Amino acid sequence: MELLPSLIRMQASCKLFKPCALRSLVSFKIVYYSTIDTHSQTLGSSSSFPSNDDKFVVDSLISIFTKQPFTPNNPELNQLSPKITSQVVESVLKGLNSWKNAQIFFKWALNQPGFKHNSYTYNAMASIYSRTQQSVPLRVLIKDILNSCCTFAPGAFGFLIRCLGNVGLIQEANELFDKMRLIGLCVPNIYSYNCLLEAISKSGSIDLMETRLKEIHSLGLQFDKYTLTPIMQAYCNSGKFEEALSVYNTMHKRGWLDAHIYSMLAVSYCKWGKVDKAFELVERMDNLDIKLNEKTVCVLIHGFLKQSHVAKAVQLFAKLQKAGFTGDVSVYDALIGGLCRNKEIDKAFCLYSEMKELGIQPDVGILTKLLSSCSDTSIIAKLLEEIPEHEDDETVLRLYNAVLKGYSNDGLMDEACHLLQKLMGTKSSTDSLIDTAFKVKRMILPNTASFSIVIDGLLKKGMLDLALSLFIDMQIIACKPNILIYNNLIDELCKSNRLEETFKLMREMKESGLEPTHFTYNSIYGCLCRRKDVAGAIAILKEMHSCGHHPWIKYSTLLVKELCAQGRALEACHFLSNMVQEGFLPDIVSYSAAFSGLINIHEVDKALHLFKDLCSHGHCPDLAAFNIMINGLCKANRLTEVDNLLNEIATRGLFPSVVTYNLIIDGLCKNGSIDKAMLLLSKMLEENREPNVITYTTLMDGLCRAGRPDDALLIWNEMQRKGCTPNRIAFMALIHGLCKCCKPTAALQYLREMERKKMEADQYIYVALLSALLCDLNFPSAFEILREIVDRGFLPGSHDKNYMIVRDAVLKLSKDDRTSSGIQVLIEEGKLPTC
DNA sequence: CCACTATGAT
Repeated sequence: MELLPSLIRMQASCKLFKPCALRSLVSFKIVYYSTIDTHSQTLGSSSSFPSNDDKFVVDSLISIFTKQPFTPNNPELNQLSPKITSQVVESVLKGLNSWKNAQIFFKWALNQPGFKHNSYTYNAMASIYSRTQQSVPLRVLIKDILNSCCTFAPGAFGFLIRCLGNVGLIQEANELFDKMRLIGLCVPNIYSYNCLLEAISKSGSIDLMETRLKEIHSLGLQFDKYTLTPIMQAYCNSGKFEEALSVYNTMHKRGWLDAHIYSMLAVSYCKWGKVDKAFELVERMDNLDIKLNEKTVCVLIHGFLKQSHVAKAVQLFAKLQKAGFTGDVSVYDALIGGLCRNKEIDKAFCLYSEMKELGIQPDVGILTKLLSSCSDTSIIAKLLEEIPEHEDDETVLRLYNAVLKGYSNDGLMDEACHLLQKLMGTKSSTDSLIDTAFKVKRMILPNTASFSIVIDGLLKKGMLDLALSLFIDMQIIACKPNILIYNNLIDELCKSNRLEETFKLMREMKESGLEPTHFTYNSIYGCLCRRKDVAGAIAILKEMHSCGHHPWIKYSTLLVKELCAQGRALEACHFLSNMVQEGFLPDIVSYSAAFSGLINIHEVDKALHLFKDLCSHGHCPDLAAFNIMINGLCKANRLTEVDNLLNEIATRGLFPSVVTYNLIIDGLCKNGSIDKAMLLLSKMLEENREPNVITYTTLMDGLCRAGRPDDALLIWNEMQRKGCTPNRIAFMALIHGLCKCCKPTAALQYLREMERKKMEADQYIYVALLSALLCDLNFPSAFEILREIVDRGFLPGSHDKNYMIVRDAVLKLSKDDRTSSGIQVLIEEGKLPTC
């Protein structure tokens, strides 16, 4: 793979350009990018100035061979026959209008006594076949060449090879190349090789190219720019990024870069999705005053748009307009399409006006794009005026549908319905803008697509019943609903929990010959799962199984979670085993939800049993499943068993995640093993498992529980130092922890910090602070908190367990000189109930 | 149409 670039580098670093090589390079420059026609003038002509006599012969022959039908025994031919030379034959071939006539003349000339084709006449014929893509006669021609023992100059031979490459006869070109050399009919030079490489690059055969390149090297021929160009092209085409760049760099070093190479690389960057690089290259070309050709510009613009870099495409277009480039309809179509997709309607309309000013007629495609992204009726009316009178019904309906799409996309469903009803003829004309817009146009019955657009629009806005009535309307005018319409209606009915209508629609769907899809079934399955209708879910699973559709994991999981949320984890497990009976093996994710449910109802052993059962039946638990089990064991204080699971995680090639660590740290904290928990924190740091807010919060809570508020504060600072911002829960855990440790003053500071950050603490935090401050005999602060409790509406009712705490506080504060008057005011304002 | 797992308090 690396061989080719290294070879190229090797040669590139050698001393290049003997004087003669330089001369030939200059001449290549002239011919290489010219078309085959001009090429033949450079390399394929034996003499530039035919004599007057020759001119007469040429004209006569052209006229004879152009006349239809051609008669071989034309007496004129006998007179001309002795006068033909290779120059004459060449000129006649170029003057004949069809390859067939040229072929007839070519064969006639061959049979004339004393005449022999040479490399120039062969090339002239080959060029005609090549231009007209006649590969079969071209193949015959090269056989003739080999049999004729006609010698070819290296340049002429290169030309012939290019003719073959042009019609895709790569293998033939390769074989001819070797045979000619072997027989001694040609001694190829670097130009001949360049032509061969160019042909090979078209076939994309990197291997073949490599072989030829080694051959060039071993013959001692020097590479030039035109050797590397096809090589780079081939690399670009086959997506060999590194290699292409390596060739590019070599060419850069040698100063061989030109517009063609730049364009090739820009287009390739575009294909490789590196739009920025492509754009950079275009800018570099701009600075170097190298012009891109129009075709390249179009390719780049289309490429940018395909990668949805609309802005860059527009920018490129503007840049090139300045350079005098005017786009055609297809460029405008692409740009307008991109802008519409990007919802940049104003810019799209700018381009639209621009093209009209330039006299480029917008086509139906452009109108469709603009209409589908526009909902301004007066603009729509203007656009519709563009429709030519003779346009067929199908096209006009496509444009009407685009209008419907535009309205629907912008949620203007009144307008969309109004237009649709007008098309159906169920709405008589009034004076609305829509009517004006469509007055001049023919009335065409809407089709399925029209209804599909409007029904979808209605569904997106939650107007299900209107959508359903349109669905009936369409059937009245004998318009057949398609699967998409059925599915979307069914999905929306399911989301609204309207199951009876759903089933009715599905029946109709089947009767009309449309098979429900996995989407249809899963809409219904999802609805049943949301309803926790286990029996219904199983019934639909049965039906799905019979027609080969699979239930979506998210819905099975949803049902399990919903049941578990109500403590019905055992039923959830039952459902999962029912699924198995129906032939669907639930995913580990659904099982995990069930484990979690079992653990929540303290059925850790059942969960553990099911977990091990699954493992032994080939199910592969993921890390989340392990975490759930670890959580269960931790909460049940069975920490020794956690170790077993950790070992199993390792055996399965998994790695404990932050979640795993957090769970175990929490388990250790709640178990009173705070020091072990702290050790785990250091282990996380060692293993580069970044601790998060939850890790730190868990530890702060644990330290406060262990009566170590100062250590908790150290952790708090450590967390912030690590750039981990505390959330509401972290603040509350710290404040509450400090209160429990009788540090209300410190706790109060953090409450204030929290308030500054616009985070609201729960009621219990205020209550905890209130009692801690009272305990600390800090009555003024306690009063402040009490007032906040009142202001925030956190005053507990008489059945609240905090009621006694607050009542007690009010009593104490009203007896203290510093706060009694404040309490009095609160009571007078009616904010505190008298006790 | 890839979902399941971890922190405070109640």
